[in-house]
Amino acid sequence: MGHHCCSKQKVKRGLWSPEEDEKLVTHITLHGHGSWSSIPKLAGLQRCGKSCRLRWINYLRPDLKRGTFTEEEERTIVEVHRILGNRWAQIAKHLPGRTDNEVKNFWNSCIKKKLLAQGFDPNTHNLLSSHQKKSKTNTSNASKTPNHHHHHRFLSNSSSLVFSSSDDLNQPQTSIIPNNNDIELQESTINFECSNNTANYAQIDYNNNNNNNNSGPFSAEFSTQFLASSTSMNMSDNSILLPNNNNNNNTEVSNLCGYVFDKTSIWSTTGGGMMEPPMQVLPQPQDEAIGGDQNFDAALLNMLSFNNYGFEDYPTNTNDTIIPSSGIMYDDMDQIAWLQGINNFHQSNSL
DNA sequence: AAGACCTGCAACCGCTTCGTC
DNA sequence: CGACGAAGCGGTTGCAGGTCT
Repeated sequence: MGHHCCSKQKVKRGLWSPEEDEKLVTHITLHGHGSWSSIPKLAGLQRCGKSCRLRWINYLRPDLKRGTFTEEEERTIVEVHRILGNRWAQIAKHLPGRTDNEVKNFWNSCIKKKLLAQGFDPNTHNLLSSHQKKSKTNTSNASKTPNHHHHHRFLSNSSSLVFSSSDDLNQPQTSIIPNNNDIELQESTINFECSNNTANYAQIDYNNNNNNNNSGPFSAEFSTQFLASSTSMNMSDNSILLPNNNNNNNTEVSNLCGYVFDKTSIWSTTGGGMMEPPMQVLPQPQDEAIGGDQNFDAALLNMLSFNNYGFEDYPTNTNDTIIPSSGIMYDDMDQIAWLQGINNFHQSNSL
């Protein structure tokens, strides 16, 4: 089969020699790439334009980072992949100096295996069922040792949440998954354990019995970063009370934050001290959210004025609410509104 | 030592999207 | 509009180098 883009010429294939690289770099440095299809002739290369383009973009471009991926880059890839799937070019845009090809290769050769080893389906990011685990891990040489040191929160197509705790918790795996109608919990208090000064999460689905329009089935996620030992979370009406078990003082719980979301809205809660009643922040029916991070040092937001959820367009006016939470929010156009960590947010916002 | 097997990654192929006329 | 070429994209291939047997 010939190359339809340059079938008339004899075209070299395979790896590029240093001489070819030099020709291409020299030509593009002096003249820019212009039309890729004309490059081979102008640069004196027996390659097709497509091959030149690929070589430049993936290897010769001066702004490429190369080298091994950092842990932070890896985290970013996983987080963004969870939302976008195999859209490598989109994912690579979140990693300055990395190419889609590089990200794709890294995913296929490394991250995928890690996720499988941790018991997650790399396609859906959901926990694998036991029989899925068997069949998936049997087909790879991935480590069989699960990684206990990461939190994972996943949102499935049906808006179900899966909570996978770290081994800091006495209950190593807790999944509270709302069904289509959400789960109505019989009790309004959920107890869970966490160790001192360790960020942990609870995701709680509950029915709010308040009759106003803003009530209804919620899924809630709350951090308890500074709570020690056993914590209970009491929910009544729209408010959430979080007792601090260190001193039995319900009013001084620092850095507690989170957001509440049902299938149509996202509600923020303020951090610090007593939880405020949830405040609606994102009334877009198509929107979904993933949130919460063990750092709890982040994020925004007043989403009501946030039309296009891309970073570039994020409004930085003084009405924006910064809440000490973190996570990812995205709309049905797959635009990521915010990434975990206030530092990430600011970096992204300045792009 | 050598062949088989594995792995990572550069490059390719074919399809889709974009831009121009 | 639609046609057409260019560019973009993602799945896949193939190869070099490493590891295993």
